[in-house]
Amino acid sequence: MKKKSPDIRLVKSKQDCGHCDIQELCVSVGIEDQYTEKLNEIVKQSGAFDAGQIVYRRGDNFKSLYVIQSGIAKSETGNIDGRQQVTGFYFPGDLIGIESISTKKQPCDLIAVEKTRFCEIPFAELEKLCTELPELQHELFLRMGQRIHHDEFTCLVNRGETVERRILLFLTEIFQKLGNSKYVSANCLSLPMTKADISSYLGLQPETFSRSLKQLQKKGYIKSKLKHVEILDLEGMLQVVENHRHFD
Amino acid sequence: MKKKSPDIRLVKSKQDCGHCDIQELCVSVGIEDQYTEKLNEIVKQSGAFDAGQIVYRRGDNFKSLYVIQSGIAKSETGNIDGRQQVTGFYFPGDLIGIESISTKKQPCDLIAVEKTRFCEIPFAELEKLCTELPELQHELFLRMGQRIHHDEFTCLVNRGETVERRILLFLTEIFQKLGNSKYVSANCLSLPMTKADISSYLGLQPETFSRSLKQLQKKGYIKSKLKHVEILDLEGMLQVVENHRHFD
DNA sequence: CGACGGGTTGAGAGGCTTCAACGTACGTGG
DNA sequence: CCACGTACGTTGAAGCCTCTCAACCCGTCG
Repeated sequence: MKKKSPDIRLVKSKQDCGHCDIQELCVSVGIEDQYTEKLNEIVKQSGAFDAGQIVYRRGDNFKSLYVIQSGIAKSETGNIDGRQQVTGFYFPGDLIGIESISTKKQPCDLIAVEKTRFCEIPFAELEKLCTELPELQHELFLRMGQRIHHDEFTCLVNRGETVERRILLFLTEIFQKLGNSKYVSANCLSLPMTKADISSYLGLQPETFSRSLKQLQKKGYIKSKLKHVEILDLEGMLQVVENHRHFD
Repeated sequence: MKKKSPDIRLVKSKQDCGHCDIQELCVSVGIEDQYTEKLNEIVKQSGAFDAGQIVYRRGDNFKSLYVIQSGIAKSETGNIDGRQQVTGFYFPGDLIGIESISTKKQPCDLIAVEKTRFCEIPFAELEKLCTELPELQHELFLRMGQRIHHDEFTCLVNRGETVERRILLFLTEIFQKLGNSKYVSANCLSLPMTKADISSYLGLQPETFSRSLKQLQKKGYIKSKLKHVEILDLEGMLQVVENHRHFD
């Protein structure tokens, strides 16, 4: 929102993968220490993006993958016909950009939801490195496979579902994924994104989302208050969701 | 339907990638002739599966990717809670199984919709080969990226859409994809799958699908007759769909 | 011919959207 | 520090679209 950030701003300093705090989430998993140095050579660390700042825009050339180091980002489609849709949220450790490998163009805007730092990994160099480091190649195949699996089963199977189920799926998924990160404390999930963003991502109207949250609260699953959602009955929530998780 | 086919049935004979008729669609794209031999060594060709036959089942161990040589297949989730959902259709050249790389288990049943032949590519060997053949690695990254892109923009963005738009998107996509294959002739799309399968894939009730097809016919876009759909106004169809294609 | 699976048609119910109005939190400037 | 504006969020009422259930049609096959 505040100012346009050309790609070049992303390159701030060499990133030391051996000491990154999200190391266990990054693509360097499983790579022996002696090799992380090679990754260091191609990885660059971005400066911080403030909330609302655009990291890249729809139509920009695809050159690099990004991994979130800290913060949260969202991707959304352009608003050509007036409508905008959030297509994804990304958390620390998430790999961004694999959806653009084939198109060579960014299909979405990427926007920081709060203050966010990224790791930039030039894809051409990563590919080259992959042929040298089979573990890295494997990790990348795994990540992409994960994403495909997630997309197909979250999106495809959820299509015919009621709003309440979709919300429960979203909440339990995020809750478990963010585990004991700073976004979760004592069963309370604190997310920086607006409810409008979340409803857009879930394919709902904000009004519907609001009403359904209230229903879920009435049923005792959660307690929703501003940007904090307290998970009261995880077991129960998982049970409702379970019918659609018969494929893990 | 007719009989269970254990994985081993897939292995019938060595496949000669250099002479396969869907060569330009396969993973061997871009690989120089002298290297296709290496691919030949690991690729196996399946016998033919008849319509309704199950290629693999949900829960089976993931070991190989499959490429359709001829015919059409569908994947569907198990019917644990009584409901079954078609999660994908696969056509000649399509790569099947990349959604299972991370889970190690097949998330769906794979079923032949008509007489279908597959190429089996053991994944572990393919990975190894990828480190030797950068072009092959690149092709695989590309394929997976394509799938992610397709999934996210077909499923995510289509969520809030009307039934008619979803159907139009499906039809135009298939129509263009199958180009001048044997499934398309003179603007007429002839698909072997049932309308129940298609509606399931689109997340609709068969009744709704039927009614909407009729509407689309009344509006002059198509002419639907049994398993044949004649595309009368591709331009018009694309125009309706276009609003959701502002990301290509 | 009769049975069966696939497909269509009709009527009614329910859920989500839409539109409009009202509340609430937060930041900015006075 | 308070007042106001704006963005975000909630609430209400009405309408529409899709689902559900039930009946019917049609082509295929024993």
